[in-house]
Amino acid sequence: MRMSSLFLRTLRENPADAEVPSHQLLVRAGYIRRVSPGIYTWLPLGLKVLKRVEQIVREEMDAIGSQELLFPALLPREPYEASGRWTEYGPNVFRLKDRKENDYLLGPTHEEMFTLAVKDMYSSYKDLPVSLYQIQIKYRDEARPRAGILRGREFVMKDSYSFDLDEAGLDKSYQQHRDAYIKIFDRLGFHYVIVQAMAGAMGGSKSEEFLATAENGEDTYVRCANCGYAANVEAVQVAAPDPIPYADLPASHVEDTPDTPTIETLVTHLNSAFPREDRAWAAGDTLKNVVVMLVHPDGSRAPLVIGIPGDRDVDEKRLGAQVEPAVVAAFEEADFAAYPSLKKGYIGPEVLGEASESGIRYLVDPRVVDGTAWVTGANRPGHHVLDLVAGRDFTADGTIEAADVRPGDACPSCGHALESARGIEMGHIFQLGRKYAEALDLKVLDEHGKQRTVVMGSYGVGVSRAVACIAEGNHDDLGLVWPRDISPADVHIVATGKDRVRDPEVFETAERLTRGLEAAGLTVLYDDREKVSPGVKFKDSELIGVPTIVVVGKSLENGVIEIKDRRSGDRREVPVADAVTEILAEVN
RNA sequence: CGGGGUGUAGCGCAGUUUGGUAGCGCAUUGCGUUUGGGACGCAAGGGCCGCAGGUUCAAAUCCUGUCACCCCGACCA
Repeated sequence: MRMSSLFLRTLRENPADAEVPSHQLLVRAGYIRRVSPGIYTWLPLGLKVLKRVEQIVREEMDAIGSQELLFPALLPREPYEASGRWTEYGPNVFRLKDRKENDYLLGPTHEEMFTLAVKDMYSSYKDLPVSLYQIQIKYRDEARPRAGILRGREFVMKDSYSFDLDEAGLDKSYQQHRDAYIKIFDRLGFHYVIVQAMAGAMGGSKSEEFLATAENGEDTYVRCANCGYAANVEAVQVAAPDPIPYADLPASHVEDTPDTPTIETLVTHLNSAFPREDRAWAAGDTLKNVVVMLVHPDGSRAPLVIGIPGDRDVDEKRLGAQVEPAVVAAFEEADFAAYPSLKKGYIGPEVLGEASESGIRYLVDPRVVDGTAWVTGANRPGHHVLDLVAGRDFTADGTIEAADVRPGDACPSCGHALESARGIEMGHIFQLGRKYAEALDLKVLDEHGKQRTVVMGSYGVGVSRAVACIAEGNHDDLGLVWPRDISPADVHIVATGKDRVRDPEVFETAERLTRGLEAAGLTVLYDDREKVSPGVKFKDSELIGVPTIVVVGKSLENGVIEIKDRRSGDRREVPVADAVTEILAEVN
């Protein structure tokens, strides 16, 4: 690549709409350009980087025997109608119509297409297992795209799917992908963690995420320094205590608690009106019953009450993950009017439960085990019930993981204190099970001639996101600093001469060097621009971020060129005659 | 969807309070000087001031409406 003709324009100033370093630098260094919110053009340098990331992913997928294919991005409605996702996916899908008013969508993910492709071509257990993948442009109409290509509405994703006859096969396919992902993310040079995750909108069971660790990441996860447990907050399982015998506990009793609609006012009142002998009342002694409205994909609405210890709040992300595909809406004043048994601020278990008169579903935090005693609402304004014992005085319809998770909470695996950190989701693997195979009727004949529903796994890597994420983790004040395996070029040669007439030796040496390195198989970005001052060329080379910069200029008088390491800033001089050899040694 | 903000040249911005012929820096073009850390001088090209309506002799500026975009939150591989 010759800079004199490369389609490139570097910017001295940051674009006004870029906040995060990766976005600022990728635009300034001429890798990408914004076209529309969350939609970017890959310019020549950026495309080189994207292709290199793709290639690493491709090699590792091929290595586990997965086969690449390519589906259209433009898809008909019917398969998504059949799987239920035409509605479940909601407003995040880009939808469009053709001239005959038929519905289409731009694929947000391709489970249906893979499932149908296998159904179309395979019908025997002998055909399984099979693993297929594509590297595709995906579309999601994000409510708020942000951070450049880190979270776009159009993005490149590798998605693959495994098809097995049974769960044992799925476990094996899952493990293969897991191993491949470790290789991919190692090669991409990420600092990452593998965390337990929710299967999310795709449905399914076992699931793990690969998160690039980043302080400004969008995903929060917890980890245990003691046993290595790590999980996305959405997927954290609360360490539930053992049930407590409650034969000797005092009976429950309703008390006057005027003007105590909040946990804070209630605790203050308890401590003045009903002081405990052993210690003061605390928020954690109360059972907070939070009511929300669930909106199901078919549009139906139903209230849900969640009982959690009063010192905690409902974490909306965790709750949302639990109730998916339903979405959580606020419980409005009008809803209270429609459900008169719910007294705002004084809701108690007595009127709750699917078996109760109200029929309102009631789920409690896993900490609310049998034998625990609580202060909670008595379903009358200004009244609470004390010593209400779970298992004796009330029984919920089940438990729900909706309370917030905090640093210091017990690790569900070993009991040690959990710590919290943030990351960016780069990969997600999960066991889909039979959801799509059933919805789309993907079956094969087994060895006994019986129809068996195929078991699927689904695995994704955010390819374009990886480019942003690598940039995010590899830059300094001057610009980008690409890892060698990702860089758009192996070497950036800077010729600092005035022009070919006045400094023929500089340009001739640089060109000879370029040809020599290219002949040796390297890709070279050669700054052959004439009448451009050295300062500009140095700044551009630092901004662009090729890991090895070779300067051909002034020092030629002494018969040497300079080799500069972009990351460390170290530079050394080598004789022109040894230059190709020395640079090859540097790069390998 | 809630809160905050911004739309003026390819990019970054001033001008809007107080209406009077569209500005600055970078980038681009030409000439000259300069060439190891984003050089300098002179000259030049480039604008539907987001859009629509209104007020006015006169609107980037005032009024009404509308659209778009950015940031925080909500939501989301």
